[in-house]
Parts: sequence; C-alpha cells; structure tokens
Amino acid sequence: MKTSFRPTMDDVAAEAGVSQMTVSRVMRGAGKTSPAVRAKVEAAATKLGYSHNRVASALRDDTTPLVGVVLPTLGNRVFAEVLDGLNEVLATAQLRPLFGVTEYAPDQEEALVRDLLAWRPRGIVLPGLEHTDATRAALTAARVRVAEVMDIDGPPVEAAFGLSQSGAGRATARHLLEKGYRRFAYLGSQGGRDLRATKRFEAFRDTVRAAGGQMLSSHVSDTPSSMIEGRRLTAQLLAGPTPPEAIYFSNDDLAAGGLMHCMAEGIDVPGQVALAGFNGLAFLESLPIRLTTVETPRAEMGRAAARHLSGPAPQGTGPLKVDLGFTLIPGQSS
Amino acid sequence: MKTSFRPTMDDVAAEAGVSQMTVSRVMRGAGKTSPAVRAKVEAAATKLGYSHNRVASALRDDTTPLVGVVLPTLGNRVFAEVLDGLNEVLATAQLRPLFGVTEYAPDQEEALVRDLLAWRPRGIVLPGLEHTDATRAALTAARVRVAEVMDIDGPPVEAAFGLSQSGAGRATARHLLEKGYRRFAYLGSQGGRDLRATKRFEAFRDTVRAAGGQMLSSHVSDTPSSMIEGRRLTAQLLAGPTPPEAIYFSNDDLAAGGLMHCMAEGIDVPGQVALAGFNGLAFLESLPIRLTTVETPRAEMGRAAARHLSGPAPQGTGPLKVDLGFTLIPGQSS
DNA sequence: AGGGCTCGTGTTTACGCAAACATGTCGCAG
DNA sequence: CTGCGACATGTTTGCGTAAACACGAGCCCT
Repeated sequence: MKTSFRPTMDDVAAEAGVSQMTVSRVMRGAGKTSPAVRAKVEAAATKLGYSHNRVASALRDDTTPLVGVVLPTLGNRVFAEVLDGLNEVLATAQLRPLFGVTEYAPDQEEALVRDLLAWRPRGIVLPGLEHTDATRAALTAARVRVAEVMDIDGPPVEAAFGLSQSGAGRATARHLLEKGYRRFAYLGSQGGRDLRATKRFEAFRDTVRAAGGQMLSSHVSDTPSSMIEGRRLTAQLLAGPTPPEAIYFSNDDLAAGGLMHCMAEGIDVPGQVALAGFNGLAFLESLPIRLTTVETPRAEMGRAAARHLSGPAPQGTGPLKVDLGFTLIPGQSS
Repeated sequence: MKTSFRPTMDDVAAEAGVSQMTVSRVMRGAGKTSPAVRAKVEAAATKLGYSHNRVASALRDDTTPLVGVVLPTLGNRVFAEVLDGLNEVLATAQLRPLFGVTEYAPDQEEALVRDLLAWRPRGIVLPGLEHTDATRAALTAARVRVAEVMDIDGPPVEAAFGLSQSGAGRATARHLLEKGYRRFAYLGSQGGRDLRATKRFEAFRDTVRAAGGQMLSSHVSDTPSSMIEGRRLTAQLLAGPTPPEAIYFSNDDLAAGGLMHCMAEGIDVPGQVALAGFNGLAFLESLPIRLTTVETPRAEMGRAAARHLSGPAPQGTGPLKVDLGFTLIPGQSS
C-alpha cells in the first residue's frame, strides 16, 4: 500500500463486493441500483474515506460543471456584488465559479480566457462587450456558453445582461441640465481602461453639448478608483482656473470622495458645485448629503447571466440582449 | 471529422510532423526541445486553434493548480477583500481560486469542502477554526494544503492567518471602560452563526464584567448584517426599558446603521450613547462622525494564506499560527 | 578510435471515471 | 410450465495528457 493512498471506485467496489460501474452509479444516483447494493456501496465508501474524483469524471465527459468568471477587479465592490448574484444562482444549478481578474487589461483578459477555457467549463462570464479578436475567436472555437454582463451597448458574443451605459450617461446629463447647470467637468479613474465608464462619459459630454452646455474639463487619473482618489481629484479640479458648476464622476466612490472634500473645505453642495456619481452603492445612505447617482442592478446582472448559463442552450436565434435597466436617483448633491 | 471538432495534442503533432510527447513538451516549456521543432509545433497549434486540456493534465498529475476557497458569504465586503488579497497572490503563483459560500452553516461547509476536494486542489482556504469532525477528517485524508483565515483563537488544521477575535473584543471593552462607560449592550446579526463575532462578544462581556461594568442586554438578530438592520436594532434597543451608555456592535455595518438612527432621532453620540463597531471598513471615512472600531488586516489575511499555499509544504513542525494583529481606532463615537 | 556522455525525440503506459453494450435474474402472463 | 421482458449489475473501452524509459545522433575525452 502506497503511503497516503487515495481510494478509487475500484477500491470501493472491491470493499463492497460489486463492480466499479455500480459504485459509479451509486455515487451519481444515476440509473438503477437496488437499495441493498446502494447501502453496501455507501458503507464501503465511508469506510475507505472515498472522495469522488471530478477530474477523471470531467475528462470522461469532456466538460466540467464549472463556469469561468472574468472580472475587471475585486477592488471594486460592484464586481463583488455581481459575483455574489452569479454564485447564488450557479450554486442552485450545481455549477461552481472559477474566476480571475483582468485589472482592465485586454491582453490579460485574453490570457485569462484562454486559461479558463483550458478547464473545459460549461460556460464563461465576461465583463462588457469589448474583447480582443483572439478572445472572441477562442470563445467561439470552444463549445462554451458565453454571458457578457454590465453593458448592452454593442453586439454580444452570445448573450448580454446589463444596462445601457451611454443611456446612463445621458440620463445623468439631462438631470443636471434640467437642474440648470451648464458648465461641467468629468472626473474618472483607471486611466480610461474602464470602457463602460468611457461610454458614460462620452454620452454625458455629447448630451451636454447638444443642449448648449460646456464640458470645461475632464480628467481621468491612472489609479484605481477610491474615495481618497475622488477627494484628491476634486481638490485639484476646484483649485484650478475654471471650476465647474457640476462634476460628473465615473462612479460613486470618486463622487463620495468629492463630497468629502467639499465638506472639509466648507464648499456648499450643490450651491457652489453639484456632484453626481454612478452605481447607487449602499454606503451612499451613510453620507450626510444624499448623492445624485444612477442605481444599477448589480446582483441581478449576475443572476441573469447565471440563469442563462444554467438553462438550455440557445436556439441559434442570434445574440441575446437583456436590458436590466437603471434608475436615476436624484439626490441632494445636485 | 466530427462536428465541432476539438484538436488534441495528437492533432497538433500530426500537423507539425512530430510526436504527441514533443507537443506536450513544447506546450509546457518543459524539458528539451530544439527551437526549430518548437516553432513548428507552435505554428501547428495556432493553426488548429489548439487549447491545452487541463482536465486531462490534472488527471495524469493527480493534482490541479486550483485552490478551494470557502467563504461564509459574499454579501459582506470583508470577505470580498480577503478574496481579493488571496487572488492577488495566487495569480502570481499560477493558482486559481475555486470558491463557494457557506452562509455560515457548518453542514454547508462540510458539503462544500467535500465538493472542492473532489477537484483535487493544491490547497484549500477556510474561514475560522471551527469545523465539523467530518470536515477535518476530509481535509486530513486529502493530500491538500490547508489555510484557515480570520481567527487564531484555537488549534488550526495546518496553518491559521488572522487575529485574536477575543483580543479584539477585550480591546474594545477596555477602551470603552477607560472612557468611563459602565452600562453596555451588544447587537449582532447572523443569528449567532458567525462564531468569530460570538468570540468577540464573549470576550467583551467578560472584560466588562470583570471591571465591574454591566451587560444590560445583548440581541442577535437572525438576518444578514447590513446598515439597515443595524439601524432597526438600535431603534428597538434605545426604545426599550434599559437603554445602555454604550453599544458594541458585531461589525461596522450594524454600527453605522446605529449611528444613522441616532442622527435621525437627534440622539447625541457619544453624549447619550456611545457606539463601537468592528473591521475598520473604508466607508467609515464617509460618516459625519468617525466610528470607534477595530481595524483588521483583511487583504493581508488573504495574501498570507495564499503565500502559505503557494510555498513549499510545511516541515511537519505542527500547526502554524500567524497573528496579523488588529488596531483599535478610537473614533468620535465613544 | 572507441567509450561514454548529453541532448533531442519517440514509445508505452496509466491516471479514474462513465457511456455503451452485454449478461444475468426474476416475475408474470398465457 | 414456458417465454419474454423489465430491471439490476457487469465488462469493455477510451477520454487527453505526461512520467518513465528507450533510442539514436553527435560530441568530447582519453
């Protein structure tokens, strides 16, 4: 006997006095097994401490009950919430998420997708609709279900579950224009690698201009987004030569940081400057002034994607787009 | 040719005019291959759209470059941060997290561990030190590295990376006692299933009593923790017959909710009631009053666990405990 | 010049499981 | 009492990969 021997179905079969195939059937609850045999096999498995080997099973089946999950980052609560919703539904379908993060780099996404596909997953979840050609090629070559989340402004590989990012940018612009603001600035982070933030910004800018407003400036820092960074960027902007009437931030973290700066400096919000964010994160409730923002269905995007991947294969009806919507939340900051 | 044919190493080998083994060697960059052959093989692989099959590879090797990750929940930012730190280090070691959540149920943890072990992972990460006997048995039977995170108050299976939960409870109690408070209440959530929160509470209570203080009440709701729930619990408590001088919350979310209640009702903090939380979450910065809390090294616990699992196997020197510490942050709420 | 290297490549084999097919057994209808 | 079918269990086979070993070609050292 080897040191640290690990029992296989053959060992369990020998112990129970049945064939390996019968053990397989009992383990999976598949096919026909008599109660007597089932009991014997279960006792033998317990006695030997047998652990089913999903790797062998997966090789035999040429597929795994895994779903590859690609996220831009875990540093942003948004994606943790998407993952949570995703996992919630995957768990009920006996699927397990296998994930990796790209830090918003397309080439990292490409490498990650390649690696995830090597596991022969049942499906794969990607953020957004923009991918390299090689990524798309790999996805279509593999027989794998694909769900794209967050964005629906573009052609999905197979199915997209999200919201119109440019729609959100437009809605925010319209709200601020209605409130009478005309001179705007935009503050973002991630060095423009967050393509959805860029879509929001461009729609915002175009809407402002179409209405006769002005984009005085836009500054996108290179760092990950955080409250601290939002505070820094806001301080810098307001100390500049052309302070805006309203600031559109690429997300709530930056916006909340902006609000912190204003409160610390005694700058009246929205009197001297209005602020708007994006996402509708729960912590906004704890701010002394309610931030204007756009609420997004984060967990629901994950759930919808998981439902798609758990369900039956699509009927060649072409790419599917599911608009899960967003809600403009007018706050006290505008 | 089958519909939707998936090339194997044999196909690549035929295309390149070499043996399957040579393809394997080129793919893994293992052993000796001449540059000429390498180029031929790589060209053939690209041409055919070959994707390495990690499942077959894992069966052959009887191990996978995967790490099973067990988390109580993803609904709490704390665990997303641990996962982030974990993933950060695992990624550099070419390991991939495969995770599942238990919702704080020991039997779900048991089932989850069994399932994760079926993937023959390199290692496994668990929250806390309390597990069922069957879970411990399964872990030791499997040849798998084990890292437990969050807590160090107890015997680890192999290695624990965390902080003393009871130490944190004691430190908070001492701080409040020094400030002169004597009549306390405790508010928690998760129906007592969060064993680490329970450890903090018990240490807090014992410290208070040993110093001649009183625990007027303790209430643990059954719901997941959230700001809303903290607000509700606090409202209920303060409306009761014996309002305390200070409230110890099981975490920052509840504590922040408590603060919201007090602000909304015009209750002076800490004049009428002091508040203290746990975790030191970033969003506390955005509260108008800095909450007293205990800062925990969440990402670092994940990183340390990942480093342990990536490193060489332990030298039979017995269980390892790594105290990553905590920091009491005295705020304006006490 | 011959022996023993090293280096690059090929051949054989086993990893553990489950589909497909084969076989055996029992009960019941005619 | 015979025959046939339903059901339970067994046998064979192959999934794609990588370790172990085999082998041949060239090289250096004596």
